[in-house]
Amino acid sequence: MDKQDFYTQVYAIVKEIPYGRVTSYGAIAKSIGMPKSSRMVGYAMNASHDMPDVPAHRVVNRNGLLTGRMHFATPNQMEDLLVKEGILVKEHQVQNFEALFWDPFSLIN
DNA sequence: CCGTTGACGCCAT
DNA sequence: TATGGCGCCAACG
Repeated sequence: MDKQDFYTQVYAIVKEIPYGRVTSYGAIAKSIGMPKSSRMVGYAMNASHDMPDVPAHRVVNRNGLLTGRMHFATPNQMEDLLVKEGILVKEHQVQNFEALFWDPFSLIN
């Protein structure tokens, strides 16, 4: 797999995350077939700021923690966007994470 | 060319 | 249960 494809596929999956749902960096990496490259998913998100149709705020870490919040325009932007979608966020962490979690694998099935 | 740096996650303790 | 260590690997200086 080309590293260019990696970015492309990451964006393709993130675009499919349903409104009001979230997923994790690791889940995305795994669905692409590179389970060890979760860090690269985060890197891809950092480079997706000028891509309006890529909802990077719906990607959190495997514990539902908003680890990427510092990279948005303001530290509260990520949290605000999630709350706006009806997701309850407390202490920078998505509440009811298990129920809101969207598995990218469901895209394949 | 090479050491450092992370929007991460698994594993050992 | 909670930390800490470490593998991961593309950017960056």
